[in-house]
Amino acid sequence: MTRIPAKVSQDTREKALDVAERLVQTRGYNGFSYADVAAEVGVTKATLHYHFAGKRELGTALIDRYSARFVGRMSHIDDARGDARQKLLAFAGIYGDVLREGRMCLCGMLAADFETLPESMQAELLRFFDETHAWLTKVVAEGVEGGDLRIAGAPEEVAQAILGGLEGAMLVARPYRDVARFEAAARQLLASLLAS
Amino acid sequence: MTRIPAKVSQDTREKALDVAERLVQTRGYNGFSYADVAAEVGVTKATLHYHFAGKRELGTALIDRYSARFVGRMSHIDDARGDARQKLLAFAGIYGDVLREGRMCLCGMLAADFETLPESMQAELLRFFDETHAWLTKVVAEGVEGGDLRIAGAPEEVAQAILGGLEGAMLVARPYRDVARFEAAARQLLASLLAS
DNA sequence: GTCTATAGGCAGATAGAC
DNA sequence: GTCTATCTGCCTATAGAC
Repeated sequence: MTRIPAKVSQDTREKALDVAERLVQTRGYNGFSYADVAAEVGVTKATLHYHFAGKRELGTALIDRYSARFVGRMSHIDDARGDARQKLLAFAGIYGDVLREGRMCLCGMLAADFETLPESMQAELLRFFDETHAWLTKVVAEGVEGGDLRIAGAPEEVAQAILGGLEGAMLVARPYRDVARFEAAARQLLASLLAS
Repeated sequence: MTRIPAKVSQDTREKALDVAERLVQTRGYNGFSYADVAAEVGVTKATLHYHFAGKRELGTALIDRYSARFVGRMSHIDDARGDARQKLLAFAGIYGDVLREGRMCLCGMLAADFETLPESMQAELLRFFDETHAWLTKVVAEGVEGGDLRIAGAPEEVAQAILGGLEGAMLVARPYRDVARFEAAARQLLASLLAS
């Protein structure tokens, strides 16, 4: 039986993804280079090309992993089985945690860079937003049916406003390095979109 | 008396600003080059360097002009003297118009690139958001005092939610090339933040 | 898996002629 | 004001040794 080593030392691939993820979230897709990632991981650029054919492949792997994690967090929120309002607050909390690290949402950042992204990344990005929007729509709709929430329009539209509202609140709060600014906006957003 | 030529042909400086503005709004600050601008204007890179010492100076000039225009539009909305709700709808309309051209708000885009910007651009960017936020706060506060609006928190926080909400709705709608997505989110946002 | 070495191109920027 | 020519450095990517 193969000894699986304890997760003491990440392999290079995973380390590279961690570094690249942070660089995209703070500097954007066009604001970092293979050399930046390699240097910080402690390998050469050639080594990076062994793990990822090119920057495009690194980028798609980044969205893949981030997407999977996000879906995992949304499932986790579902499992906790609070009411709709609690679920949406927990969802907003994810964004707050990201911002606390001085980062933008990976996919919000890539949305800004959209026009410059390789096609494969564009397609994955849209899938991320589709999934997130679908989850939000579901939570809002359930909240309305269960009587937890009262909304003024279609659940799809409210979901759109929540998703955009949180991304934008991050976008504007980050330059000020002011998480409170984000939290105030998020609170306003949820409290008023969702009457009870 | 000097003959001022009719505005038939913009000078190179103004043309360059127009091109660079569109490139920043669609590709981000790190997604275009001096060569891109020069080629589209129809001059060489050296000529561009005559008008702007460097990319930093081009960038600050961009924010200057955009800021001044934005302030002008806000004043114009003030002059029209509708009630607070009409003013905020007109404000949201500005963003819709920008998105209709396939562009992101210049300063929203630069907010994403914030960490990679020269200090002079960072400072000007914060000033833009400060001014815009101040105007929104004023309009919301007046609306509340005049009885046009009912809000759930401080005008500053509602203003923050509106600003972030509109920027984020643009950010997410643009990859889909779907202005309706933006408009639905904006409508939700304003309708629910501002009860009457 | 990781390295050295290097290709080939594009970045922002400058000197100096016209 | 605009040009040609050029510099220096960084970019992504590849070949080939270990």
